[in-house]
Amino acid sequence: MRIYNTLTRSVEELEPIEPGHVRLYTCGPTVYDYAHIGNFRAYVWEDLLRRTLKLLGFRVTQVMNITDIEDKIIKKMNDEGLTLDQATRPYIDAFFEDIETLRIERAEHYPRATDHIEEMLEITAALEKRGLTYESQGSLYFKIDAFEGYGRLSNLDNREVKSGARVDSDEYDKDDARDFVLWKGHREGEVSWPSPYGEGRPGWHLECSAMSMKYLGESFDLHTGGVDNIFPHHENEIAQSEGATGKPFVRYWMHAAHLMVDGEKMAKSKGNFYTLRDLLEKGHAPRAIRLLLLGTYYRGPLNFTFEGLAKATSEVQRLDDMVVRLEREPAGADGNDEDFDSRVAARVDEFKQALANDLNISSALGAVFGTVREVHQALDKGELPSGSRETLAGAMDVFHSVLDLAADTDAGLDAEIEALIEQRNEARKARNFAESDRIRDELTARGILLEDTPQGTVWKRKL
RNA sequence: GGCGGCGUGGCCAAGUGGUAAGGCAGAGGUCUGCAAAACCUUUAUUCACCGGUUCGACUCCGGUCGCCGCCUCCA
Repeated sequence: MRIYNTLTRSVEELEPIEPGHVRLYTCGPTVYDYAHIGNFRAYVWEDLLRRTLKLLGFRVTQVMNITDIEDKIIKKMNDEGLTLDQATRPYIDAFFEDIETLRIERAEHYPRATDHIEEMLEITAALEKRGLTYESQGSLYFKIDAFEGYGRLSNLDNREVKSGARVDSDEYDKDDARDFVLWKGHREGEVSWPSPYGEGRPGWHLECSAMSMKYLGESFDLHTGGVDNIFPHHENEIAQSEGATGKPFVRYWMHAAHLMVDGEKMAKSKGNFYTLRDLLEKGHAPRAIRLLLLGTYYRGPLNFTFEGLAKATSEVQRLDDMVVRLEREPAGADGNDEDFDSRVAARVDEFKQALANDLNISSALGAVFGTVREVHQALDKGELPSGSRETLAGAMDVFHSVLDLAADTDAGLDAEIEALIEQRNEARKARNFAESDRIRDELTARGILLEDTPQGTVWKRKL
């Protein structure tokens, strides 16, 4: 498995600390609102990463944090008079519903920041002991000058950061504008926890250090997030973690580029802001949304358009149609078409190789659609013997172990719709095509598409 | 200004020293009562631009232009 490591700015072979076992930390949601499709681009990509690692034989232990204490949450509590739990629970629940909708595989751990205040304070204590902090007006800060190597991830050494040039937007007192807050002193009307520095709450970066190290160890393999997290979030995590333990924190960092909408940054003010729920309400299929978010190389921007979503819908439909065709054209012969089998085997290999090369999903999808074509060609020429169908089923299992785009098994048609199809076939037999077309149109309007094949009329649900 | 990423057909998008995958959309054909699906044919002498290295570059090097992101709490 080769991956692009932000830390070294090059593609490297992934070599976990414990051979064969990847410990993965993925930055998760801040639960003050519904996650938007840009967030899901990152989560779907992380799902691709996780599933690819497993396909390639790695065991994966993944942690995704839930940030349930943060400025925007506090604002929501105060604006709407809610408790912390009332403010965050609906969005935590929505998040889990949404990842299920998108078929994002569950991580092993979803720790919440507010459940790990103790672990965070252990880190600040360690940092204090090493002289990397200072207190000011009830808040604790990380002293960047005292930590050697700050800025490695984001190339900050080469930046022109002018100390003190920027007014501190948080209105907390810092010695140096670049220093960041570990623990925020209590302010009127804010939730707080006791600490050696007085009542207060954790700074944003601290939770990820505390929770990643608790579940994955002081040194672990892989940490991911959106590119916007490189600085300051991940840079500060490194400083806090390594400052506290004296050990290397994370070996590989991966970052996904942003999603854009119609070529522009998605923003509520531009009216191009979508949550997953918005798209579902417009009638778009979850699998199509998943494929759209999955289908672009993660290091490049993903331009979300409804045209692109329509394309993804067609592609999912093409995958479904192949399955339907195989069902209605049963194998008439035993044995194998060895030529077919070897071509499919080559596609599976191509699929794995592509993903192993820094998650080259476009190339991997090329292998999948190439397989679909092989199948149709084989069926057109004659039949596909049962042994080769098993070969194909195995290949599709490999593809879907990562893509997870197979149709749910359908419970079957309502009796009423079944009756309509029967009526239509009666009309067709009587060559009453006006009537048969009317019934077909009616079913189309209800989302049922019909196809008349040599094996009879088959139907499918419109995606 | 600094840092990072990206620029390939109508659109999305692989490839990467040896002559451009795949998908979507379009056109024509086969099949069909008509459709749909599927298959076949067809759409880049060309990979932002300009130089250089090379027998040969989209691919390496240098430069230019353009787009996007980050530069203190946005995935």
